[in-house]
Amino acid sequence: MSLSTARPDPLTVEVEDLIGTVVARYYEEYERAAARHALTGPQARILALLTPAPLPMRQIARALKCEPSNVTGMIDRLVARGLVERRLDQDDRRVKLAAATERGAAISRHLRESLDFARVPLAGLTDAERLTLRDLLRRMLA
Amino acid sequence: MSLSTARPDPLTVEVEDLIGTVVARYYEEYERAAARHALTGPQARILALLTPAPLPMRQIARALKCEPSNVTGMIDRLVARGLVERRLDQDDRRVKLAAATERGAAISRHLRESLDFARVPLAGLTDAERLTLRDLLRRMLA
DNA sequence: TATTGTTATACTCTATAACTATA
DNA sequence: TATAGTTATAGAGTATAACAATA
Repeated sequence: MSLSTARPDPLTVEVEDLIGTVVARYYEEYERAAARHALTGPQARILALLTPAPLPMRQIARALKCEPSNVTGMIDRLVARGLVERRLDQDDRRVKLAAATERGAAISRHLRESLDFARVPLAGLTDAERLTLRDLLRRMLA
Repeated sequence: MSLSTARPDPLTVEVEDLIGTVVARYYEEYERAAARHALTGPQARILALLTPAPLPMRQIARALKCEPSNVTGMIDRLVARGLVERRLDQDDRRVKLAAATERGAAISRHLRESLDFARVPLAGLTDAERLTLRDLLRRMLA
């Protein structure tokens, strides 16, 4: 009997469902937090991506796992709201860099701070428990 | 200093990031699995919702956390593909029930079985570790 | 009157294909 | 010729507002 077709035990199913609930809550909270700043999820993700440093359109597409043609419109909308600006790359004149403006970066930082989903529930765990959780998640993602 | 504005410790930040990675991977895998059956994410979620039992349009909207007006079109597309059918509720003639067809339910079950994201990495943990993970997740979600 | 589902409309995100300007 | 970004287009999901049928 192969592993992938074996009927999972009840404990594994329960953990799977718990992870599904975590995922659903995380997404909801992220969308809600973004909406408080009149941003869509993808817009908030782009802003978070550009806050450390400007990025070529191409790399934004790769990070968002979408086609480069879609990035044009998304950046257009952020530019129209003064949250992002386009810059030319001196080394390769085909490249356009998207850079968060002061206001865009400020909103992005504020948004990140307001994302309490993980922080608040985690505060209910002891240091030792957080350490255990970290190790288990690390092994799951390895 | 209030809890919500306190700078979180490095361990909490790391666990937050790990959870973010879990969420991203889970979503990607779900979309990919749905796409293998030519379904979008919301379509797959509706089909999963209807596989145990038919549901009124209104309840589908609540489960998906979207406006009821959107459910009409999504069900239309599933009906057009023979995966869902509309039924009348005998008790309240305003209500329309969406029911998964035999084929729709079969696809939904097959899709669920192919969702290996959680099952495979979880297989690398011992029973005791899965138990610990379950308890920590339960407390986070409580 | 209130509720269920629908229609109409507009916006955002998505992929595909064709185009431009640079390399 | 290959690559970066864009435009054009079509489909899907989303919210808002107005409507018909039923309660």
